[in-house]
Amino acid sequence: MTNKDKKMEVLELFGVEMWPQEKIEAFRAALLSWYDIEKRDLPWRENHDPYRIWVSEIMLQQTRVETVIPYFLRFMELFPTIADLAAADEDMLLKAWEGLGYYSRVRNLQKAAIQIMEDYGGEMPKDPAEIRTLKGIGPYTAGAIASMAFQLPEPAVDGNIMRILSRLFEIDADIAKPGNRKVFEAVLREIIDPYRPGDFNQALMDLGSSICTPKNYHPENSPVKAFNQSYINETWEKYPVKSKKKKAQPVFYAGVLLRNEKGEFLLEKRPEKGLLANMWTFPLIERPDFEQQLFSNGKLKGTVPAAITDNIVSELDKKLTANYHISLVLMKRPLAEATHIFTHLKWTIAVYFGRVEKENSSELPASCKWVAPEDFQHYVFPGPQIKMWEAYQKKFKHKSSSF
DNA sequence: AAAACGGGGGA
DNA sequence: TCCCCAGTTTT
Repeated sequence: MTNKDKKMEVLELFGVEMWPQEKIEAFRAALLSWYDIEKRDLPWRENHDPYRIWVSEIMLQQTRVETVIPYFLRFMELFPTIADLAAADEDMLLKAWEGLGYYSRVRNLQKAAIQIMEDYGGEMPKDPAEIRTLKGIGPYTAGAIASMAFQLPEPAVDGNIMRILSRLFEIDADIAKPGNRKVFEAVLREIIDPYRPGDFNQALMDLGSSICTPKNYHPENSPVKAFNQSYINETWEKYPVKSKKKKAQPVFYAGVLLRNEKGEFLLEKRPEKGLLANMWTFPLIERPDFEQQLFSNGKLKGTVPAAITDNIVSELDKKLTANYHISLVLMKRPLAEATHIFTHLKWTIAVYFGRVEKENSSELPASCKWVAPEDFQHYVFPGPQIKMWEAYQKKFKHKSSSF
């Protein structure tokens, strides 16, 4: 069986009716002439530099264009070439990414830069299959680089494109199912413009961000409405078909701000694997019982019996003393709450404050440090940490002493 | 195939 | 406030 037959089989399997060649060509012309007028001016579109396109595509994963632009410009100043990226200090790299989220993206970015230095003489490979082997580059990004930097007719299927294609062709495949991506790739391979594949892919992305949006969708405004099967058939409200994901699981913590006599706070570096790897937070102690004891509907209760708060403080005290070899005085009640929602977890943190009267620095775990607030800027803080610190500052903004 | 992995914008 | 956005790696 030829490749052509295989592609057609996928399309048939999902009930996709491919357009005749003339319609495909008319669609390309309509889409590209719209793009030539309406395309967004973006810093990574200034040229076809594969490095710039690559970095921008990684930043744009799960992140909006407006958010990415300042990060991208700063990143290019700090690490102008693949060689600079490969040689960069990891802390500097992470700092440059701070606030963008999904921090494994930047770690993989550097791993890939090192791969490119070692295996490809510092030049991004042109073969899509080779691009695909680089760390952090999956089918979407490989297609994006191949088409935009090297003008190869490769599909780059992201959520936007699945949404657009499902509306254009009335495709019923659930776009939430990873396995269904191949349908959209097969469709895109059929219709992609062979002369301007990079522009074609980018035109679809611009269409997805401006007109073919997830919500407030008005197909009558689309430059390609004449090709839009779901618009013609008035079925467009059905597309894309997308199953729901389950919501974030709640997790409860005590987050403890510990201040020593020098005015420094105890920071702890998270493990090098897992959530928020290698980032710094105030000590966090998981407390499943807080859901009942301290919170109602995710908010701190107004009143909590003294017997309960006393018991919690005594347990926290014991744990902190054992972990950090300090002697301390904790506030009786949390001074605030901080919440942070991840894709799969919802953290609710009761923020405590404590004064440390005696510390044994020789027994402080290697992952911990006493740091003055002026020096916080040198540490990479994830969202929950920033919220804990803001909660503390808000509480004590107008007071000189602690309690 | 499903879960892990952040943060921000909009209704 | 809740809901939504979505690509790659790991399990």
